[in-house]
Amino acid sequence: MSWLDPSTLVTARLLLGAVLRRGPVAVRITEVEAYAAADDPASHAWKGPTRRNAVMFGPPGRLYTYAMHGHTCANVICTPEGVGGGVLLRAGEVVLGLEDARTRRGDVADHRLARGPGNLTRALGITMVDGGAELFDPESPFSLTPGDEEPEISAGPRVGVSRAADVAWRFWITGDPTVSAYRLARAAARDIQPG
DNA sequence: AAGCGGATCTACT
DNA sequence: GTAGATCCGCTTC
Repeated sequence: MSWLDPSTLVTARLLLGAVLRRGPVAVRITEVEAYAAADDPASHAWKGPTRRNAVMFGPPGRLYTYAMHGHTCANVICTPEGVGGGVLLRAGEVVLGLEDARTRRGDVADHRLARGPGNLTRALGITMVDGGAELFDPESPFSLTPGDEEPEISAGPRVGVSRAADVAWRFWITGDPTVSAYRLARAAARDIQPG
């Protein structure tokens, strides 16, 4: 079984410093966001199960992938079967398979290889095909191992969401250079403009 | 069958 | 700092 906690808020903190591996490339997770179920209007699980978010309502220990703005983003599912929710992987530090990651990402600085949800999946080679993949099965190309020591954690509002932008459900390792920059959702920024 | 918005990224100013 | 590209899935006709 996995070491994940059924609460996405708890698991979000547990994932900081943990290492996600897919084949030759591994990433030390430095930034995540928690997404809940029915009470979280920013979550894909908010309106109940659909074909797209079915994995969120499945058993824990799986990877939920979704396509957005031409990119693939990945969540770790830790909630019990039947309950929606997940933890979005926003950024990490490539600790294994640097050459493969550089090939996939092109000519960028190392600290940017897995900076941002879309970039993280690209560095690891995660696509929509990996949706539902097992994270704790020896047969799976994925593995997820806890960090050795507990890092110093900061919290703040989630990036790019237009609803529930006030809750501090984004967590990152304090001072880590691979953490992405905060941005308000364009839709939310639009609402603030006068006229 | 078509429209639209979104948990984004990059380049350019 | 800001605008454009980009594309899947949900909503609506």
